Amino acid sequence: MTDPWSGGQYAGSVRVRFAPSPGGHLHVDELRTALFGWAFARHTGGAFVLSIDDVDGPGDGTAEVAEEHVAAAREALHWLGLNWDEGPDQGGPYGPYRQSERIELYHQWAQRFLDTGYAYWCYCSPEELAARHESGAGTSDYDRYCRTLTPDQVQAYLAEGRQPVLRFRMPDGSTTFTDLLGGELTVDHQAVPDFVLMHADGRPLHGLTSAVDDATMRISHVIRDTSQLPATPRELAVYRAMGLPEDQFPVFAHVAGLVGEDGEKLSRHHAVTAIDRYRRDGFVPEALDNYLASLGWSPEDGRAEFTVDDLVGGFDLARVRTSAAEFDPAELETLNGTKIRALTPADFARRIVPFLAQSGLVTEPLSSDQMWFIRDGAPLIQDRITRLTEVPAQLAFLLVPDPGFHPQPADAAAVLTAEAATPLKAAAEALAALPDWTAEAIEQALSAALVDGPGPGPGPEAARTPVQVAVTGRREGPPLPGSLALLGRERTLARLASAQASLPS
RNA sequence: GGUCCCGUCGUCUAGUGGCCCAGGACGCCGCCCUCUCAAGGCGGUAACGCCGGUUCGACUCCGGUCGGGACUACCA
Repeated sequence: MTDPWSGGQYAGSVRVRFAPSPGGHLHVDELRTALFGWAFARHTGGAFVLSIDDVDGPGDGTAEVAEEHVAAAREALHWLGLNWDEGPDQGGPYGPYRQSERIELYHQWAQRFLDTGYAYWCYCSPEELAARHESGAGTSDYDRYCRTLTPDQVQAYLAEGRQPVLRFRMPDGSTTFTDLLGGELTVDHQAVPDFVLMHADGRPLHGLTSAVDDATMRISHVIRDTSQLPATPRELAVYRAMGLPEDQFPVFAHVAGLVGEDGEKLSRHHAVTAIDRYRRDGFVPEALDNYLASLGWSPEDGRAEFTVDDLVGGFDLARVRTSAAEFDPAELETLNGTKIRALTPADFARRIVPFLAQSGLVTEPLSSDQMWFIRDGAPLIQDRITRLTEVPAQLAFLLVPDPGFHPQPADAAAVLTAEAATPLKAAAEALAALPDWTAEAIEQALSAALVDGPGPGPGPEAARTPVQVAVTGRREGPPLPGSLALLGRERTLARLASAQASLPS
């Protein structure tokens, strides 16, 4: 336990920060990165820190946008069970955790960098920059034009009324660092431009804020998407400029992103990205946690199915793969069915209620009849669905008030034909005569009536389907005897009668 | 263009020089079970990108090559 991958050397002092990208809803790939960071923090007994990047985001940095941002992060993280120890809600020793409340801090460091020569003002206009890029020899980096301005030149620019931005003076040389996932890396500073720290109006940029936040929040492990890897040298340079001792630098672990079917990084144009969609679509968080983690990490015993506890218990950065993985909706779907089946019956019954309410089959608070139907009906279907959204269709026959009950037109047309008269009649007679209304008795009565009944004797399957459609309204569904037992004799016979009456002659 | 990263079945992965003519899972195909639809059980399909090198031995190490991706902002 002394290698950095398992976090052993940081035991108890691991601190991982998650800063969701601004813009409202979270994406599955950033949630996966969060999941890894969270698992690492939990595995090592460290802290998981939530911070909000609400400075200068796409939404113009308005207060409402920032609040939406916080709410979206909170909701998604809660749903997946990723709890955090410090954040905008509960605060913590290194707060505040909203960048908009840390402006003062960024300004202090900006000033310090100016004083120590690590930063300088740049008066170039965007147009001038663009023009020089055009004529320049291929390089798109900033040409460091304003590094060596004379006082006279500065005076002249100021007299013109130019508003300067603050740039970081990238030192000469190169940076070598070890990425926990990618291994040792050396980047020549030639390839790292003098990036902008602060807008002319004082708004800090990510190059400043992320380094300052990680350093001042005493983050030990920066676990983030690999797209951030090229930014690492400049962050290390900022730490040095801040005077942070090397042994207090966070270590980096860049996890490869998720890609879509087209092999490209998951982004807004992929249908599968937004996390809130999955809850609405009947996925359980256990499935998302498991599936997302399995994209890159695997437990030592190799199982594809595991719980978050397994994840926390066995998590090790050394077991995280470094190549990008494709997000496969089909596999998530299968896993979701598995996780649903693993739920206790009571838990399952509880979780399907919102979906029944959503479809209008029940309204909360539930009546005692409804509770009874849900509790007893749930086990009938728990094994046969893959998403919670399938529940309403499966249980509708029980929950719909009788006057509103009608078989599905398509199924009725296919099955409730003139030939159905015989089996329907036979079933109704057998069921009416039953002494005990239990699933077993119903099963026996049905078999006897439909196989040995009068008439030319259609096969048991062909005879049973009309009964199924007449009573449950659909050709597919939970086992018939159990369904009828729950429905009750009265309602069953009434539906049989009404189906017989509606048959074409 | 430049800098960097990645490369095992269709997909997710196991594999850290012999245990691998490569194991598991999803998908797909077939069979069994069966009152529908599922679930479950059994079996099958299918991969180390390519070329060299190191070695008695390479999926594992090295070099090259090809392919994919990221970054390259006064966005975060």
